[in-house]
Amino acid sequence: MPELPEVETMRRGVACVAGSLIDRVEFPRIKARPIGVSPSRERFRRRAIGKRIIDVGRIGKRVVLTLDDESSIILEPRMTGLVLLADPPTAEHLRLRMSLSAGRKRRELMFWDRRGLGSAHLLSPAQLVALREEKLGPDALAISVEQLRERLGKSRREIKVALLDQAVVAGVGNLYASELLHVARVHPRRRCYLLSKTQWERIHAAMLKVLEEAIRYEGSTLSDGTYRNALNKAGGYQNEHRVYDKADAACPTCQSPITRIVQAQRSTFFCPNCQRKSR
DNA sequence: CATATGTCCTGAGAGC
DNA sequence: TGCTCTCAGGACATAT
Repeated sequence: MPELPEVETMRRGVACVAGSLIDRVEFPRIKARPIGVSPSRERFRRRAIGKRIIDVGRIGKRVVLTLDDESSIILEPRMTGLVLLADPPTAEHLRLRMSLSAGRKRRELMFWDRRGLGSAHLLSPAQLVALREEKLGPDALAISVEQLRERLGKSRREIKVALLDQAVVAGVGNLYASELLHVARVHPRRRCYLLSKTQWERIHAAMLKVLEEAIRYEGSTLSDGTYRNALNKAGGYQNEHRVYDKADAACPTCQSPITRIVQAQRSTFFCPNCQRKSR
């Protein structure tokens, strides 16, 4: 579930490793399926060891460690991945461990993933550019309302589904798409090309508001408890959700019951009163 | 080309 | 109690 706010919280939690040297890289042997990694483990290790991390960034839902030879390590949590400095929740799902040093200070930066859908990639500068330009749209915190409209204004897709497309805008996932459309008062099934300029402005403003709010609360830890920040602390935004996973609960704005629908095999939650198609 | 659907994965929870 | 089944949704592959 980690979306932009959770990944940004992870990034902030490990930002302190900037300046550290990578002394060791291990892919612990576990029973579960091995982590998706590129290049091969041995090459990854060889190309990472001895390098210095000069920056800890984020693109969309991925954490980016920039190394001093301009290559970068991309950590992609997908559903259950965590980027940790603290002890991982279980030993059996620890997929990657990097031993770092900064002077005498030693630290372990770990990638833990219960379901194993996440991955780690060491990319050349050209590969990073390709990822940015070919697979991902502008970051959800940086995209302008004009860019958003340019990219989706003529699309026939439903707005909720379109917002999940990382090539359109990077960082929005299933949870925050429902949340932001509620704030924007836009029906999730509304086709993009039918949205008015005002509605695009509301969507854009709501996206920023909801994502920034969620970052302030350090993301959402759902009932399965999986998501934690780098120090193994749960987020707080789950208590602020307006509609997500709240079918039949009262809308915080108008008290009407919240509805659950399915779009592209994913749950969407919305208020049929506040988010009428006609407005 | 744009859009839709299927797939991977594990553990929680439902239902019998 | 203990089994089987369904579901959760990141991103990508394949289909339409």
